[in-house]
Amino acid sequence: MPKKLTKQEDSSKVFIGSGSNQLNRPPPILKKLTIKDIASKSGISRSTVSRVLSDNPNVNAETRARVRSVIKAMNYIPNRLAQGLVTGKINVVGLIVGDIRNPYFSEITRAVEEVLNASGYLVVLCDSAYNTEKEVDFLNVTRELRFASIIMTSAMDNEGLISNLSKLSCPVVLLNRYLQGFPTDVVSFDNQYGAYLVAEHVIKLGHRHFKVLMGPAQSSSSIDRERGYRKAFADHGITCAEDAFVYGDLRFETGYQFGLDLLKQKNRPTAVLAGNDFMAIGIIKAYIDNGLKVPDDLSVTGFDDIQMAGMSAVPLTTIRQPQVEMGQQAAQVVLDRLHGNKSLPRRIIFDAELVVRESTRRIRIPREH
Amino acid sequence: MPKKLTKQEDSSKVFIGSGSNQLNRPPPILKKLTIKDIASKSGISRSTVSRVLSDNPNVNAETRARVRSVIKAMNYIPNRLAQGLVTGKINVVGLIVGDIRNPYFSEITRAVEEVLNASGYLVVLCDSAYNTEKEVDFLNVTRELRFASIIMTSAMDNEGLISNLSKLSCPVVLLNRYLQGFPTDVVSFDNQYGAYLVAEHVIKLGHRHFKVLMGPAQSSSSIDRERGYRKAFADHGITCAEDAFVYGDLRFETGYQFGLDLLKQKNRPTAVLAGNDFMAIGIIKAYIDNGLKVPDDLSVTGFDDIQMAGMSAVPLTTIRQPQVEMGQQAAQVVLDRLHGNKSLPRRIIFDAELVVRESTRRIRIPREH
DNA sequence: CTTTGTATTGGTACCGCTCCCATCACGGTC
DNA sequence: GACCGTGATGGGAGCGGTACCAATACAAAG
Repeated sequence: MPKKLTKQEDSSKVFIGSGSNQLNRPPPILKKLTIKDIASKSGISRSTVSRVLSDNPNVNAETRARVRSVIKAMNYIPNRLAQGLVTGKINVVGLIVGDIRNPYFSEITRAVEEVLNASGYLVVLCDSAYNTEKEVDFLNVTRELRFASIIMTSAMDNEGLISNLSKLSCPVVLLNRYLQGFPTDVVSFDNQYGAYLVAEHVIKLGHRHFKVLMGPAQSSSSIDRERGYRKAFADHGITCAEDAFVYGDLRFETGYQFGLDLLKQKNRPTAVLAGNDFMAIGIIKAYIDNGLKVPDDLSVTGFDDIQMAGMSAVPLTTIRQPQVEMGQQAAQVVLDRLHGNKSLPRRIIFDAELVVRESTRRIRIPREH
Repeated sequence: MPKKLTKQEDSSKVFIGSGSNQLNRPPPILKKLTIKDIASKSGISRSTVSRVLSDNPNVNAETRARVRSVIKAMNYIPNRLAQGLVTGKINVVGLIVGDIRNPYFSEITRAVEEVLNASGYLVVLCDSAYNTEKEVDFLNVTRELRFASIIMTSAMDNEGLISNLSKLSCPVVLLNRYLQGFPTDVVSFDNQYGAYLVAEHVIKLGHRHFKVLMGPAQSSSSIDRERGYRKAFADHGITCAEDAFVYGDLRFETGYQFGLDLLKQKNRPTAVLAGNDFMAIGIIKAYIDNGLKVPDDLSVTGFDDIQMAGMSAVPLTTIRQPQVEMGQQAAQVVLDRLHGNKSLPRRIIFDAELVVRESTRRIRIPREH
């Protein structure tokens, strides 16, 4: 029985052979090195060591070299908590995203981290699960730990949130979101125009019977998108049923469930505009699993253009949102503020772009005319 | 022109109307509240306030209530940097992943965060980009900031890494990875058996001409998987060319490029075993983009069973790895250590499971016999 | 009534670092 | 030779908490 033989057999050996059944590895001998130790070993005062640490120019080149070598030799690591305590700031930036499992956010996260790390900042991620309460909790942590700045994406507009944000004494950058009554830097995306574009595309393909599966109703981007959809409908003389707009939570499963629900209806829409690619893929999956075809039986559009959009079962027609650039830009704005720029709040808006793939098609049996 | 009209028009209005062209919002008035302020406002000593803060039971219930209300009323937030300085620890856990854009990792990240947050710990993510140097940098930050613990996934085995890990004085948990010569808690997965399973599956479908697109050669999971593949080949009397094993970096693009390269060859393999689902999807995409079919022209297998695996153009045959459970488990081990458990290093291994979907099929023209 | 224990609170060293304010040697200036 | 600017360094006071040790009060015990 190869299976039995293989299972866990060799890998265990490898591991055990590597010393795992020793006692717990001993705590590192070099107990607690402080700046004082470095000072005495270098025969110099703490002040000067501190200057070396912070690259203060008022240090003799020779002294600096000597201190540096001692630091290296003793493997000294300065305590950033102590540093932060006295300076009142710490080189850490918080990043709040709605759901890290959504590629839209993980792409942004990667971009933000790259830019900020390169400038010596650490990024602390908060996955809010689209939950304002978790966001507020995180803002408190942010205060406790004296973070240098915060980048917020997603999630809802909310009174409590704003009052909590106001208590912050660090720069805040909003990413693809704005908050009524809280003026601050915003890096955003033309959600309204994007929604307009995608709706217009589907309208031009002859569709008249829509459903719109939105994101959370309170979020600023949802509001803008809804405005764009409605404007497109209005501009083309289409009146859509009031129950056409449905609000979801942007997760794949939600789209899937929505697709299943559609299948139970008698009078199905011919097109669904989804609030993000994740939900769009879920809808498509529900149709396919039940033997129907996209776009033949249903045209579906997404929003964001995540990488997966082009690779899924039916490549998605969607609105491209430049995730990497937006993340980089947000990080750049943070750095700018941290470097002391005190100008008025800025607003940087990225353009929407329609990407037509294979999840939409001209309607077969026009319902009207 | 509806387009021109729509673009940026309304959304700007909304924003500007919300007060964005005010001056920068003023810094919060409540300057710097310290424990001292709370003490004097409550007519009590700092010591007692500190006790209230840390839920020390030796405080009169009445006093506690009074202090609490003052804290709330003044909106006081304790300074965790100061706290951390004196206690030498801070409630923060580091998490190193190879690439946050890979759903495999983002799923784990979410799980780890949920468990750890629930116990009051903050998680700091490090996206190493599969780069040992970045990992080492992060370990240093970890020391500077006195993190309570570290969870490491992915990346390479490496001398420098181990020596850096040894300098850490906090618990370290390895997730789906082990390090020769560094005994510590490991939450892992039976990579070898998984590889064996998937190879056997393809062999049983009649394939004899393989390519294996592995992950990074030095990583422990790659090593185990290679062992599993080779054992399956050996058990079935198959000798495969030495150049059958190729090492990649687990990214989608790498799979795509690999697929393109295959297409240029005259003597193509009939099956490719990919080191993760991401690369497998890339390979499939390359074939489809060039008018070929999967699994008709090539059987492809993945590894991990990320959510996307079932939704991509060709649903993937792959090895299921319980990402959420593994993340939760790792977090649990961390908590356990942090709560003072000093037992010998533990090893928790999750079982591999083959998931057969549509990216593999019986070979059409058996090459041998 | 003194002793002893217990519950509660206060006082005071630090934790490890930065910042401000000397101090000091040195060469140039008048 | 006294004065002074400058570069380099040292010393000490915190930053905002915690932790240890006393101190206090009051009740129970002897």
